[in-house]
Amino acid sequence: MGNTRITMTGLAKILGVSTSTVSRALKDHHSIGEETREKIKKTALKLGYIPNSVASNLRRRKTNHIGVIVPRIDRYFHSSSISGIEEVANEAGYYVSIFQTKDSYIKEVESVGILMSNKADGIIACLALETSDVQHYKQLTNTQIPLVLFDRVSNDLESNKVLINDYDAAFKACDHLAKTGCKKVAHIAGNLNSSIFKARLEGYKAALTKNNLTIDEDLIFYGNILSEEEGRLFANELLDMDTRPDGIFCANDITAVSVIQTARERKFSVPQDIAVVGFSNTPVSKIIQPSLTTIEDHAFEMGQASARLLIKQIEDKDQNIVSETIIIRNELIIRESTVSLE
Amino acid sequence: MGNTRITMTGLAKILGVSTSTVSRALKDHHSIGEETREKIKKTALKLGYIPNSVASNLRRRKTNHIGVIVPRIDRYFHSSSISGIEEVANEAGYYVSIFQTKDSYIKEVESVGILMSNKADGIIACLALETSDVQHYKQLTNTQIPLVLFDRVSNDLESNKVLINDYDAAFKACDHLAKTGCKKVAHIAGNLNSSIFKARLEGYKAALTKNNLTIDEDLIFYGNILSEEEGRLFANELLDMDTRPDGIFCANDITAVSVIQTARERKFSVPQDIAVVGFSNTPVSKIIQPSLTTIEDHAFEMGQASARLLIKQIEDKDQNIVSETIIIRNELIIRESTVSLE
DNA sequence: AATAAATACGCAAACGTTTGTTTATTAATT
DNA sequence: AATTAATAAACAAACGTTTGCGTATTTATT
Repeated sequence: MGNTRITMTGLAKILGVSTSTVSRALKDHHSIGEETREKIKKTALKLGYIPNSVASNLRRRKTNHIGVIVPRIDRYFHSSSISGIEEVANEAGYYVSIFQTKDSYIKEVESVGILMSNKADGIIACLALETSDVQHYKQLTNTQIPLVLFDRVSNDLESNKVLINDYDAAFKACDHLAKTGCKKVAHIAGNLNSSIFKARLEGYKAALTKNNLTIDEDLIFYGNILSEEEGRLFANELLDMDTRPDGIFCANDITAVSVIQTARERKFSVPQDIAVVGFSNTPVSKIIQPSLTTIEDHAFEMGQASARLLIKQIEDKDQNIVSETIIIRNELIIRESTVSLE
Repeated sequence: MGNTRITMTGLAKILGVSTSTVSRALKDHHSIGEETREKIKKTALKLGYIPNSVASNLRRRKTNHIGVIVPRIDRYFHSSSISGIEEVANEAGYYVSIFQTKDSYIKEVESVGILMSNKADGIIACLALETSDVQHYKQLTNTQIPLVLFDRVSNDLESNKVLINDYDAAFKACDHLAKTGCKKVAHIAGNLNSSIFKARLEGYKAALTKNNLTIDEDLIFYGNILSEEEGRLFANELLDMDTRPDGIFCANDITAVSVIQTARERKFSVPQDIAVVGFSNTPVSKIIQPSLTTIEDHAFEMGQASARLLIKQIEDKDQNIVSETIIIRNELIIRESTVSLE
């Protein structure tokens, strides 16, 4: 029936008041008398008035909209962090839109463009693997749109950042391998274009050095998207080596799980023949047998912290703070893939 | 520097043309001459003009925005379907915003409200467990906002629907258990307020009946959110029974995995002592030992189909179709948790 | 050479709010 | 009783586009 919705102006006409009065009444502005205010609210309700945020956003120059850009939302790390972002954002009266880049630079650039056009109040992003030029994010600075980079950040960008100390985490992981007796520790590295994988590689090297183990380039496998297939591929290469490594630190859980599975299929035992450490503490790491020693990186909390930081920047009146970097804690979770149970 | 962005009107002033000419030139309207069009485009680029979609949306009465409402985005089924939605939507020029209800009715109502205010062009939703009254979705019909319900739908709502045949899937699962020799088949059911869990329960019952097995109410465990904890709880109850069941159909993978783990810890063997079937084919189902027999429900494809259906309805000029229901295929994936390997 | 058609652009209203400034009315102050 | 202050509401501009319609100029038609 009521094909076209009622607007403030419509309400005003019906009630014989001005549009501004309706507007103010609905948001309890003090300058509207008790009686008119109630009358306006009542008929607004009765006629099913729905505020038009698009119009309001245009006028207020604020959308209460936060854009989130992540590589792939069906990876546990990202869906968890989005969950954290969403929770904090909603609490503060913002809604969240999602863009996945699938690690493509061009999709990332497009996403930023859409968010700028749509006047997002702020953006939270985790860089695509392909991304090395960050010019598209620099535009945001001119446009006054606050930006928080999380997890995969860029050094070329003076933006807010939320991350863990990947170097430390990797160091802990590899130190643990050495401590449990590994003499020949391999590493499946991620795309080194990305800050986190570079740091994890450095942490790996530092831990080896500290434990007087030699860094052997042949033991470092340079991956890209760190998929199951990549893990399987590297695992086979590794298991075929003349002098097999007795430990491996994988830059994510997915490849770590692949390694365990491949080893198992080929009748090697984990951790006796080879100890395995992953990264991120995804659900599978608890389930796989042997359960996977890994780094808990608190994705959900990273999301929460990112959202809180962004919203603070959005709402900060006096823009004294140019940028802020928050480091989230991380822990090594020791499970069966590195220490044998008796 | 350029503290405030350049607008179409600004461009028009600079170039000595009218705003309408700028607007038309930028979208290659035929009525603008080659020369002026190029000139306008060039300076727009030079001055870093960014279109204001908010203004455009207001004027066009279209936002190119699709709202998605799901229980929890960090559950694999949902993140996968969102991924499918996002892919199709982006392809068609829409962006996607996400709301998670955490299965709360009130959060669902709020989300719909926000999306209505924000003039989303359409909504894709998977009902919260708590939801039984769907009045908030009925509003959408009046408002002309197309709606697609996926997976968890409602019979009280004549809306577009994308789902699998949960009854059939459950039937297949339980029929398989019977065929492999189970005589006493239990079921962990989900919240029966939800269409899918009701259908899965019915499918379970039908399969038992067909195989001349008695339906024993004591063997049906009524869960709610089907978390790991719930699974563990039911698993213990079940394993403590005097005459233990020899098979169980779980309404999701999470509880199925819990059952397998609990059984394993208590030194029961799967599938010899008890066979287990899950639902959704989440990543863990392949990883756990024994690997889990489960139903592949094609979450990603459900998302894609939902988005395609929604966009069709949004863009359909002649609104002949009131609503459409799409059934997505499903398969039983047989793994080690129901058939022992020799 | 007069008329019709095509081309290229401007005018101005509209989308639905928000908000600074006025105005009218009533109450409080000297 | 005159002035000031407080209260309540209206006016009107603005946010940045889009779009129907009108107009001036050029080209094609009889």
